[in-house]
Amino acid sequence: MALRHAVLAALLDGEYSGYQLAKAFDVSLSNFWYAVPQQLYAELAKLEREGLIAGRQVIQHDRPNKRLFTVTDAGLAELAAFTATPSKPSSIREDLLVMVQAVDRLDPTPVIAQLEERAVAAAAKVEIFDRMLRRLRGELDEETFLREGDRIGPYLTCLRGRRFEQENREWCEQVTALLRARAPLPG
Amino acid sequence: MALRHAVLAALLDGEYSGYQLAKAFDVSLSNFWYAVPQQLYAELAKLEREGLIAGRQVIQHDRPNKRLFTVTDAGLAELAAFTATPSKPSSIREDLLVMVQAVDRLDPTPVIAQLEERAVAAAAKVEIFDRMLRRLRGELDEETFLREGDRIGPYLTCLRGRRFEQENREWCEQVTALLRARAPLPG
DNA sequence: GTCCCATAGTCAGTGATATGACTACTCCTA
DNA sequence: TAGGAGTAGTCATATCACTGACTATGGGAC
Repeated sequence: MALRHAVLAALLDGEYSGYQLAKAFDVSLSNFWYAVPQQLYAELAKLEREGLIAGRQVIQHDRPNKRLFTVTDAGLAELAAFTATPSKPSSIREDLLVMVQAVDRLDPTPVIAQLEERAVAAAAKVEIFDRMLRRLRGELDEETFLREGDRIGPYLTCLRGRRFEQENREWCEQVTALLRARAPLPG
Repeated sequence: MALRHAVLAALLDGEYSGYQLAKAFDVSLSNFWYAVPQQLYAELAKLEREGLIAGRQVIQHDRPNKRLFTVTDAGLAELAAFTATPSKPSSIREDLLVMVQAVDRLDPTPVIAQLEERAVAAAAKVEIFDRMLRRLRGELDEETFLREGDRIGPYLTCLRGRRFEQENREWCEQVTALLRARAPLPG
């Protein structure tokens, strides 16, 4: 009961095909959930069988036909029930953290390399989030948008994603500097 | 190939039984990995079969006997190989974020309640991390410890966990205040 | 003309992760 | 003297998440 609600939440933004949804999970939702297309198609099929979403065929001539899905009333009810069930906090679950945990007993060189790569990747994600935030709030400034906008959910999760990546970056940079200072690399 | 390295990293701190490891995964490592005891026992058995850890029986009279495990040289090599394989970034994967993503189309009341609970839980975890950090660095101040301490890995991952929970708390509080202001609760 | 990319989706299989129900012994408290 | 909590560990099963290989078509680059 996990991916299912993420899919329902994503479909609140409008009609999506499985393919489009996969893209959405690659960008906008990727900050708190990721899934490969195969998972999404499977989940969409299941949700449709249970009547939580409804699909309609769209005939296309220049490219393959597709099926667009929307959330039904039953789907909305399912989401409402979901918000009522207590959610347990999850942990970060990062391989990179496991590596840092063990770094004292290993050669730090490859760990440092990974931390540097990750810092760059995190900085890039921060920029992506910034662009997405600007797009979501349109011409309004953040404060006004959050007070008066009519679809702030994605904006708020985006803000969380941005904070997370920013912290990630700072931490990676701090740890890199530290490990460098402790074990000066030859050369 | 995921839990396995977390277990190896945890065993670097010294000998542990499955039971003790389960406790460690409940507190110190829980900031970046969580596993229930059954998973740990299964993983330990597998690691022992592969020669990455070695177990020894400890006879106890006042309580059940136990098996303590240590990382072997092969285990260290496995960890070293692990640090050399590129780690892909993971996402947050929080049910609570899914709820916030969907909040525009639902009754915000239960979501607000969950955000408040989570803010409190996050604050509590920050304090736990602070205590753990103090314990890890002993009498040294942070800067000195990080420069000269001989086991900084756990300290660094702990710092990351602390930052994460602090961000979590601030975000939850911000979103709570916002949703409250937008939809004044009756009563 | 061929190759690659984007769109759109399916199938089979595996390993990772989680759930629930157990055993067994000791110490401490009510 | 029963019950609960803590220590120590096992078994079976379900579900999740992910990997890799596939089909099919149209459009553009070389």
